[in-house]
Amino acid sequence: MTDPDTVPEPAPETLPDSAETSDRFAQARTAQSVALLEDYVELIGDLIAEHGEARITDLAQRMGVTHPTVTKAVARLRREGLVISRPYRGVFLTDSGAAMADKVRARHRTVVSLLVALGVPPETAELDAEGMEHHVSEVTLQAFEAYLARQG
Amino acid sequence: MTDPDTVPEPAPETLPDSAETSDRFAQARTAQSVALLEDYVELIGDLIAEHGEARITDLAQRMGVTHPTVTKAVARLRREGLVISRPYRGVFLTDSGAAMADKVRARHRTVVSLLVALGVPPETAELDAEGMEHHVSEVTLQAFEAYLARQG
DNA sequence: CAAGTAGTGTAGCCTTGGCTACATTCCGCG
DNA sequence: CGCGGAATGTAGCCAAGGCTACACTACTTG
Repeated sequence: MTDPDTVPEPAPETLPDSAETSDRFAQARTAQSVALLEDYVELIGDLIAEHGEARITDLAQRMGVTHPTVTKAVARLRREGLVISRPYRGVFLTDSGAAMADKVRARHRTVVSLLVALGVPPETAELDAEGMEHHVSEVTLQAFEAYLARQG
Repeated sequence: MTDPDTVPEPAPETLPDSAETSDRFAQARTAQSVALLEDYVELIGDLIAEHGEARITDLAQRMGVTHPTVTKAVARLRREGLVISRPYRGVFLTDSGAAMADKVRARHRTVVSLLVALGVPPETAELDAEGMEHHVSEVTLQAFEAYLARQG
């Protein structure tokens, strides 16, 4: 997961169109695998800001999953170096986790703002942004920001 | 997954924000589970248009996965009533599969067009749209189309 | 018609992200 | 201090979506 260059590319002599296509799908797949981590990190940041700590139960409730699911996810976040946690204690962000949280939060706001600026109702914008945001590349994000700036 | 009302909601007196949040994540999760089906259905439609049939190998190549992965996916598509297939024969869309393919293709075009209209380079637009499109609701899609129409 | 190769199918394994059920720890309160 | 309930951890299950390895079918072609 942290090593996307192990993706097998068995047929380099395939049609350029097909190669592009599989790349596109592969990229979408990778983005999806990062999405959950991003959501957790952002949420942990929110909870720490609100309560000084992020508890498993609160994370579970906000994510709409059960607590063992959160425990598993936190284990993965630890492996990725995004959070630190001790048994029966809360979960906290590392520096890189905090950085990711900031980035994700900013991107989320931008996507929502863009949708609203295009006439999407705020609640729908919030809903759709939750899924879309993880697939918005840096380049596209900047285009969004440029549009919003242009718009006023 | 098909039965979201079994989700434990132990604390109905929690902040309204929290309830909304879990709904958002739940919706994003559902959308993600449909995404692959949509991609396959669209691709099958493309291949049938091009070659008169969709072969497992071609699907595998275009999706950037191996053929057993496609076989599994096709089994799921069959279960969902989106395709019909016989062993060692190609894969074909049912009526509902074809309808989904049309819808997905149109949505894909709209999302790409919108990104391009906002100044995203075409290749990036294609890449990002692949992931984003599955999370674009009907309402948001219409907002996109309205913007594009307004734009000319 | 008989090979041989390309295409499919099947088996079995892995990881992720869900879940339930049960065990354990922590903490506040009597 | 001890006890009970809430929070957390752990075990084990499932489905989905990857993979490799191996078996079988079908088609082309000599």
